[in-house]
Amino acid sequence: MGLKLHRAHPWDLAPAQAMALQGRLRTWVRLVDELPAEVRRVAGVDVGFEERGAVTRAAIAILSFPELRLVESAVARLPTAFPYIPGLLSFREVPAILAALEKICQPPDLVLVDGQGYAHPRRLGIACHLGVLTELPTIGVGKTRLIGTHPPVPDQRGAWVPLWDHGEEVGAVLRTRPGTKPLFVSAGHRISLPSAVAWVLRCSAGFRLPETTRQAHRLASG
DNA sequence: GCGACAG
DNA sequence: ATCTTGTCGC
Repeated sequence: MGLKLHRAHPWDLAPAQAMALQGRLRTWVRLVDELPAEVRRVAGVDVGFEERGAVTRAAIAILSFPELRLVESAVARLPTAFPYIPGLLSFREVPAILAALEKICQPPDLVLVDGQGYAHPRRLGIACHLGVLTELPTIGVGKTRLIGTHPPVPDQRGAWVPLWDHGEEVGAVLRTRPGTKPLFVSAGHRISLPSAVAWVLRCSAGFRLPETTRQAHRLASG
């Protein structure tokens, strides 16, 4: 009670159909800043698996901002209904994420998603997909690269370089902590890339991954 | 045809 | 993602 789905579509699709749907959903993505004037609740979503992959387990952790203290959380378990195919990750994980979001009392002002946003072959990574369906501002935070090339990232917290794909700046490779691998940040929905980078840094506190992601991962896995 | 390939 | 112990380094 609290989440309003602004768009719905079938999930039982074949890979080719899913790819076609991504082409239609991408037209609804807005990469401009539309965050509330006061951001007080930032969320992290992550997915894990049980029963050797037969069950998908999604978790959402909502933290207060700027304190970054856990204020609400939810977990949802659904039968896994789509295989892992690079480029189609959202069709495997979003159904469970929506189920977890529906259990939340008060929707967050911003959501950090595990995986890419705009930095996707068809510009519709899981963060964009989730954002378009819920109309929540979202950011894609990937631990590894899906597409694109980039120059070396200076080994200092806050340093970042653009991620390029076919002559387009699709994301940023950000160092949240020196001596560790950088993160792949890209806009999901209702936010710009510069803002996305700034928010990932604001949601981080001494570790490579943002606190939102760490909390969500703790709930989705172990 | 040969690699690359979010989680 | 998941299957899994110890081990190298700050």
